Amino acid sequence: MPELPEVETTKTSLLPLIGQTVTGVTIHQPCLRWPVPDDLHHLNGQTLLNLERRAKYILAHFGRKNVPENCVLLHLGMSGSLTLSPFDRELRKHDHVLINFNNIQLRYHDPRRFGSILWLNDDTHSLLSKLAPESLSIEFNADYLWSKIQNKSMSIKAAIMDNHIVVGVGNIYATEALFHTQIHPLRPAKSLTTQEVIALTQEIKRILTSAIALGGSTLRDYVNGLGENGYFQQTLDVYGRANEPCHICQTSIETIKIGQRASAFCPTCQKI
DNA sequence: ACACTAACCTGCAAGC
DNA sequence: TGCTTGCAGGTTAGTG
Repeated sequence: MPELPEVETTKTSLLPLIGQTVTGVTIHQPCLRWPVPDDLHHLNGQTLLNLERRAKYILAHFGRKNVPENCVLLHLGMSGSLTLSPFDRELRKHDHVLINFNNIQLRYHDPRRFGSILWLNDDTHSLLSKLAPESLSIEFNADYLWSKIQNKSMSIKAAIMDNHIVVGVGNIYATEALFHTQIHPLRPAKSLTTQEVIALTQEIKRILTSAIALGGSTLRDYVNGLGENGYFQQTLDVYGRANEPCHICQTSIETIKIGQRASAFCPTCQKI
């Protein structure tokens, strides 16, 4: 599933829906992370006006006659996907929510049901208001990151995955960015030098941009809105490569748990 | 405020 | 073959 590049790729593949009007909504399984609101049926007759991404959320704005009325907040959780499908294509297990447009059906598919579909009456949902700056924004820079971590004893890996510090850096890309900057994932965040903070900030932006350009990473079941795979996983240097040789020095890649999450690193290249 | 844990679920692969 | 175990891309809520 989806980290930021996968969500961005999904959003982009759904852009052709903008301007189309909803002709029906079906909720097969409302039990996602939070219950899918019945309000979703109110989309019937409304037109998709715009699609945005914020962190790993997709915001879909709907309205009538170009007057915004409602916003639907979609999150893909760990195993979710949104795909465009012909009406007559056979439903798969875990196709939980269907939104019909004139000639095509948008299907929300999520085996683990960690994702969510929420109904917003305005843009000030608490889930959005608490989010830190976007990792690809100008606001997220070395000065900013330094100010947020200079007193943090938590590991640098946990810090860059903390949505109060920066959003959009998931486990795969955090793992890769730390390898490329030769920073051990267990280093206390406040122990990083100025140069390391600069390098890490730049690397996070570079790797996310690169992953978006390649259509994201396909691990297990990720596909974009057109059912296509991503290709970034072919460029991963440490994530998922436990016990394989480091691409730089041939040392065996190790894995530890940081905050319940697997963290791969090279014990030679990334000094504690 | 901070740091850590458990929890939400299913599917898959590895090990016995 | 079949059962059990552990692990998976995220994020919130609750604990001390």
